[in-house]
Amino acid sequence: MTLQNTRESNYPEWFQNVIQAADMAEISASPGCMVIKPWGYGIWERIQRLLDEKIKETEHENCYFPIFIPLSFFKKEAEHVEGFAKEMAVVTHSRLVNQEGELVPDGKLEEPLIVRPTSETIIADSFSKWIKSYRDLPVLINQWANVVRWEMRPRIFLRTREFLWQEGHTAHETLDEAEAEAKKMLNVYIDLAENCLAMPVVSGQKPSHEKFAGAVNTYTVEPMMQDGRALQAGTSHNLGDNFAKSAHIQFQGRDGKLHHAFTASWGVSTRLIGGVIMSHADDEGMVVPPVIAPHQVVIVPLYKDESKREAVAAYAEKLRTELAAKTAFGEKVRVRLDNRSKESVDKMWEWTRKGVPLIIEVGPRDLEKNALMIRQRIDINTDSWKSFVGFDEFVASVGQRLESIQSQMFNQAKKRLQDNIVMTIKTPAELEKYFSNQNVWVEGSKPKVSFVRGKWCGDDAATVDKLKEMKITIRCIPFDQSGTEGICLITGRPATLDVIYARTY
RNA sequence: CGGAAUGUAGCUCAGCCUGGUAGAGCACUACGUUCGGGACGUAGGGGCCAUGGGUUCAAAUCCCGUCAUUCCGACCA
Repeated sequence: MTLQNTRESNYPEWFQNVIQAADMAEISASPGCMVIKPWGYGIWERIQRLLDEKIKETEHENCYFPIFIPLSFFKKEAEHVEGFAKEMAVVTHSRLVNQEGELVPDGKLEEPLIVRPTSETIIADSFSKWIKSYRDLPVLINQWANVVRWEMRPRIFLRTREFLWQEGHTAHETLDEAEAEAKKMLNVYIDLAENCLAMPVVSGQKPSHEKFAGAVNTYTVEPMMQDGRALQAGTSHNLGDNFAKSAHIQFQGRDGKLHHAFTASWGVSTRLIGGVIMSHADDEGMVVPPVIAPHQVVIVPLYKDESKREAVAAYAEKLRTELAAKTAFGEKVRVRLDNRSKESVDKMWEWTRKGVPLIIEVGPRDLEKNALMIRQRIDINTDSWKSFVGFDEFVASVGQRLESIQSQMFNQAKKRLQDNIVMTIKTPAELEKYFSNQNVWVEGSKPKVSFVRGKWCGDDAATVDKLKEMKITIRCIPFDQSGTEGICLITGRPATLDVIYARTY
């Protein structure tokens, strides 16, 4: 039984159905916010752990800064405040008092506090105290935190008022070093997306009108969802000396003179989980890449024959123990033996909907043959979904099987991305005609509308209105430029830049 | 925050037009039969019908306000 909505029948509702069917998260009683349930949070913990290792490998250290930022801090960087002003949660009072049965705010704060939408300003303030000399540089820190942006149209994992993320903040002696930092961390995000989430991305630089508020350059990773839309999955910014100037981050340089530092920042959020869902899930539910699966293997014992219950239980336990001693991707295999008192068939479908890569069923018959039955989630619509395998053979091959699933998932997504970057559009009229269609998923995983790689003149002012009208965006200016001549797909002027045009989440 | 629609059991919804204090299917519990598979039977638990007010002898039903959700805009990791 497939989900109530399929990708083809109603893509946005299908997305919600997957989250519900996999029991990953739900809408909270607190408006616009989500409750991340154990299976969804387990996936986030995996992403967190893997990324945290990469952040530390690149010599960054974790810190923690306050959730409240004085309002005045935002005034310091003009572009920054303009970018975030419309979506800020503002704390204005310090207590409630009972007035005729009504609780009303009281104790008005001298200066309102902002619940952080991002921490550039408060961290820059600390940097200004920490940095006195070129010998103090670079400062390379990261924090894992929650942030609040007062979104008006929330969607679980994609756009909620509060979300979890990681934000790296660094300070450097030169602009080149800040630029190198931004690019280095973008590569970390590409590595995370492709090698852990099996989610191939297009990467590049944002056009000026899509830059982070206050940045000199913004870099981005953009995976393609199954309906052909782009998802901004991670960004990395070279902030130049903009924040250093407004927060007075100054140091005495090698030349003995005072200089402003150059800063960079970079972040990914729980939105990545939304990206994983829309990259890999199918009409039966979630499909989790093994690298980030909280359980990579789930064992479901079949206890229908009471006389053999103990023997089956022992057999299942033996399997669990042996699998848990094996490794995949250089880590211990994460295996769960599901002994809950539920129908086996219900358990099997529950784990299927949650997207566990391998579900193993063991029953009395397997005992006799020293075998077991495996269900490989990614093969659910093929004949090879179910197969009988010898016990020892499976235990020996479990790591290789998981690694194979991971690469199959990546390859499938990679092929979809490559097959759906349209390169043949050469004129504004063709672009307009192409995007006159809606983004819909169609049978065979080929979206009707996806990414267009084509020319852009680079004139932001001359293009933003037209893009808005067509409900499309320039996702990025890819790093691998062809350098060929053509005409801008928006203005029709001569152009050499290659950009990615797409609809977005 | 502008436009539209919708709020009834955990989920999907019927009942509302033509007021008379709640229904179905799935899910859940128990027992039984099945079962290498999303099965079936019987019995049962669960809702002050989003919320506040109004009209009325009587409101899930009619009227007004508020809140929330979904979709379309604006905004965005």
